[in-house]
Amino acid sequence: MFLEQSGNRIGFGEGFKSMTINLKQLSKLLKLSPTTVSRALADYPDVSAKTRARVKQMAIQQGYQPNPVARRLQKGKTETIGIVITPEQNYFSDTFFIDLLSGISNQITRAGYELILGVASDEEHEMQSMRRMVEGKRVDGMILTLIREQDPRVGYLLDRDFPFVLYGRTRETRPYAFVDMDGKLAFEKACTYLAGLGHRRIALLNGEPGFMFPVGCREGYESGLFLSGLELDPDLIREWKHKDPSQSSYRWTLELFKNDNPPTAILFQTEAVNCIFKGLDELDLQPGKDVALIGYDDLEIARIHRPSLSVLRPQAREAGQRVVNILLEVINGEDPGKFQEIHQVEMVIRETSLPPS
Amino acid sequence: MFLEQSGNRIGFGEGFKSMTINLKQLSKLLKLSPTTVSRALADYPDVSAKTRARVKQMAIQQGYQPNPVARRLQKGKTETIGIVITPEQNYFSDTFFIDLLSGISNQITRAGYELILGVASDEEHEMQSMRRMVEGKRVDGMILTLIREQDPRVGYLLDRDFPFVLYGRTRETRPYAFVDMDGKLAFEKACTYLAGLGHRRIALLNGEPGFMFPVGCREGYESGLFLSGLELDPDLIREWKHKDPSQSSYRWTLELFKNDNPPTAILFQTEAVNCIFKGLDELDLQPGKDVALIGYDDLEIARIHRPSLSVLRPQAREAGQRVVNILLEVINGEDPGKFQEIHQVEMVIRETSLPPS
DNA sequence: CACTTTTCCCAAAACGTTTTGGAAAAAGGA
DNA sequence: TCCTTTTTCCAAAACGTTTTGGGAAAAGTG
Repeated sequence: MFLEQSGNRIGFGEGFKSMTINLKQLSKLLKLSPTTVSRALADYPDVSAKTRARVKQMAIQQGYQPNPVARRLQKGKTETIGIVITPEQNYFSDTFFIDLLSGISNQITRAGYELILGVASDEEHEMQSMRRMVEGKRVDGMILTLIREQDPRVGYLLDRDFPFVLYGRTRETRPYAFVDMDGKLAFEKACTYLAGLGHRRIALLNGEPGFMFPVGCREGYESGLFLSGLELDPDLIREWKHKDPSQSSYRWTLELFKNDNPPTAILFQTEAVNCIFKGLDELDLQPGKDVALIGYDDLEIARIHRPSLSVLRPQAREAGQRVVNILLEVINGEDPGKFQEIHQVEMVIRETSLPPS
Repeated sequence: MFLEQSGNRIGFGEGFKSMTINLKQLSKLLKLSPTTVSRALADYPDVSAKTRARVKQMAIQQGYQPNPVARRLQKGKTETIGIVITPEQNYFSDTFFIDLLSGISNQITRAGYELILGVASDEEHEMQSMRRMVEGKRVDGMILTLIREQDPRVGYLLDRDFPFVLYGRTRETRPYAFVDMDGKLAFEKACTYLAGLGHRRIALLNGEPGFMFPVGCREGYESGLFLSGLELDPDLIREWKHKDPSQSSYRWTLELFKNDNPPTAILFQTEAVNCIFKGLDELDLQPGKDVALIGYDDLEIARIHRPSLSVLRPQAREAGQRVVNILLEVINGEDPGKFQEIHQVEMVIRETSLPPS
């Protein structure tokens, strides 16, 4: 009778699979009811300190872990949150997204939740993957990234009152929860910094139109120019396509300098740095020396390149953690409108932000 | 009585949350038992064609989807498979891993399963994250990537007879399931190809020691040299650190050409291409012209660079799909030893694999 | 001591499926 | 017609938890 429940955690080599013990077996072992054992483990006050200790000790000794599936059914929660990524958008181009994901994952684990991942090839499959999670009752909440100006995902989730948090923002009047980086202030700071160094012709190689983030970048850029008493020259602003960097940032760089009055500094997203370097190289311009550069995102290439790249550094990991904490509150019934966070972006001055020569 | 079950899918704006109907309600609507409805939907032969059709139609009309949590509890399966990634290893450096993940995710979805993701900062947390999934009964199987020569994860899973599939291989005598790329043959082909062009000094910038993949690369390189009647020169072989590309590939490149008898061609992992380009640039050597280059992995940079980079192209997406299909079979009780696949790697000749000048 | 309150425990129900083990009805066979 | 077989359905059990709603024993109160 004892033997059948031994669940020996010391002896290796056999009986490993049978190591899983459930609540009923554990309670039998303790000569208590499953109710009491469950409540003891959950620290309910209506179980005496003595038996609570006894239960916990035995649970550890037997390696008992409540079956999450059973708990989820009873609690009516999936204890799971979902995220859908799209490879088309150069999502994983570098450490930024994995940092975000790392923050998200760790916080989710800490809460005892699970993160399920969908990979969608395009916008349509992205929506489809999300609907499967939401309508299939597979998640309690969604995390959205890479937000577009008009983002159907947000309307969809708001319509059915389903918990979600954006990393980013969109154009939507109804209140919703988000964690966003202050791209506007970041670009404004970078712009005024360069102007302070004496730069008068500052170019902006902005992100892909349609997404929300470049909107803020542009606002910050314009306000930075204004604060520095510089004129806005539309010729110095370009937009590049995520999907096709060779056709965009590289050529745009070349074009920028065909200008009669070329820029002495460029603001851009670090992701495009290789293409910009390549363009500059072809023009026999030295990055940092002939043209000041500040990128958004502190990717590895920014640190290892010589000269090293000055950057705007969003704290992706911290943002990811906040996203999860907020989502858990929203799932818990809190008003999403209360959670609208804008995180500041640090500026890291390295070797490519010198005064104009 | 009809009204309370209306679950209107046409009218928007209200009642969206209550759209979820369960088996009992559906069966009541149909004036059938839950048993029959369940079996009708599962195409059991003991329900008449007529009622089966009626049930299915009503299920669609009402938007019924069985609650996955309840099904999992009853079936004793989590319908979930796990994967743990580590940001430390430049995992997401480019499209390769997302391709693999895409293949994995799509196939998992097709099977009605879920993919849960762990992000671990180091080897210890990687193991911890996996144990949580396995011992916490959160998954039915594991997918392992970035396999080390001695990989404790494999022993752990074999010890408890837990289903898993490797993307890659390890040194382990017990049989296990894997899908691996034939890095050996790939490097052999690349090597003989270069030798066929007339190259006599071919260098290998190999991946980080400790991992299994570089072992095959080196074997293929050596066998390629042998088949081409070339001598192995240890001075032409370098190993680089994943975590610290600036300290490795870049410097190694410089060092390689300090040699009295420098190489005219380099084999390497495409991930390191930026550092190699940088080294060559510093040495005033033109990639493709002065030095032939063939990289492993067809990353975006390989395609967009001018001159474009010749590469060895593993079909990551297809491999990911195979990994899942195999894992599902193993979960289903099939013998893992039956599933040991080695996939061939395509060679894509572009502009950096010319004869020596 | 008799009564109330507190402490500690538990049986039963519930979560939403699928599976088991029939049973009633219909069809077929003599 | 009577018996057997097939067809079609269903009630009850099971999966492993947590929660509900007590209830018995112990402790406190007058």
